[in-house]
Amino acid sequence: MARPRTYDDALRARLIETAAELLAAEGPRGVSVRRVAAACDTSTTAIYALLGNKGELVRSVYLEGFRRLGDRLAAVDEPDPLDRLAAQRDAYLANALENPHLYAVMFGPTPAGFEPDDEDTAFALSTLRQLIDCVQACIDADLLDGDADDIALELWASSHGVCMLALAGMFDADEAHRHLVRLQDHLFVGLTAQRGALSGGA
Amino acid sequence: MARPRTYDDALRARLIETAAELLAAEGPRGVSVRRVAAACDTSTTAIYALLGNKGELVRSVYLEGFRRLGDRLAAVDEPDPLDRLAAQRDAYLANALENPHLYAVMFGPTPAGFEPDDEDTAFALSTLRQLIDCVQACIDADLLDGDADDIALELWASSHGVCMLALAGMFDADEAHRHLVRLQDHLFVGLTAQRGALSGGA
DNA sequence: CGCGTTTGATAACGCCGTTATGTAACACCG
DNA sequence: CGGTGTTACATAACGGCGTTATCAAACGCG
Repeated sequence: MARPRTYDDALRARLIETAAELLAAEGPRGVSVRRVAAACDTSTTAIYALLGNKGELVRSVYLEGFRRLGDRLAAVDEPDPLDRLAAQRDAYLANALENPHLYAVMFGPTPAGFEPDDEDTAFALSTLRQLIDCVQACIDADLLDGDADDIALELWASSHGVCMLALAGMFDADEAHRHLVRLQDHLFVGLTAQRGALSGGA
Repeated sequence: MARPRTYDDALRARLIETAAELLAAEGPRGVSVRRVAAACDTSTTAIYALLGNKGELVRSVYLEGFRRLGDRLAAVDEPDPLDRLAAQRDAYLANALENPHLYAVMFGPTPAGFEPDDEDTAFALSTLRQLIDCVQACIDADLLDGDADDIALELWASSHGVCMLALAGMFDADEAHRHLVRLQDHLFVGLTAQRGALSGGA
């Protein structure tokens, strides 16, 4: 029809990547439509043509954050289910501490003008499928009892709680890891208490 | 000296209160220096004279949020330490769910251009003194063993994790409460496992 | 009553997100 | 091969933001 387009999927990917980098480097304040466009040697129009508005740009970064978390969890390759669980726990914490601003977009309530919808939330939850699968493997190996979804959620919530407190400046990486390990150890004991000898239930 | 001042502590309190209300009602986007000033029938200058800048305004809201949480925890009045611990846990969750935007300012990494400094963090941690005291009471009553600070942190992190996931839209209030109770029950079992009969340590 | 000082409202500056407007680049047709 | 229509994109404008310089109004005091 007319002149060849440069607003293509490659530019779209670069825009999201640049936004994620700016977010990681300077925080929410560093991400502006103008800056992202300029860093990609294009104009603000590109963002509106390819993404719609700034909220959609941030949403793309949000989804990218979960994709990275998923990749990181998938990179864990421990044959033993319990070892895998511990490695996933460490990978989760490391990912949060190394990408604090991305983590903020993923879980912090709306750093910019963006609210995840049900579809976004569903995708986010799907990232945790690997954790659920690992828990299920433990159950199958008779190392845990109960509902895999519920147990995975308990593990996730405790990891998430420690990550958020660490990111909020409550303690540093080493302390965070120590606290997280202790917390999940206790939780694990609680989850397996009823299987050993009789213990005072409560 | 000159004309009587209207930029007094009363106006200062109203500005903070108004900012907190706007934040709770409309989220971070609803809080602007202009709007807060207009809602208090004054000009933007008042905020700069009384608070310094917008960041300080948000910081005041942050501190106000911890004050409210502290009041809510202090309102718990159960004589039995274990009952008190459960009531504090419920109060914590209720406070988070009823003040989502305040909770976001308190724990979400920087919703506006504001980063809590060490003093802010210290004040925030001091709010948890009541939780630590309650844990210590349990220890004194021989209901728990271990370090009160560490145990309180585990309880807090797990509460916080569930609250954040609930606020991120992962589940509703009832589900959140169910998950939190189950998580802390398991954690509690883990924390007391070594006291009963011999159980397979982990 | 007028002067000096202090107070606080107005208005300006540079940024933001967003969009209307204008211009440049190509495909097609004569 | 040049004109023309259509599409693609950059520029520039609009309103709102945080922040601050500027200026008018309000009072105590001589």
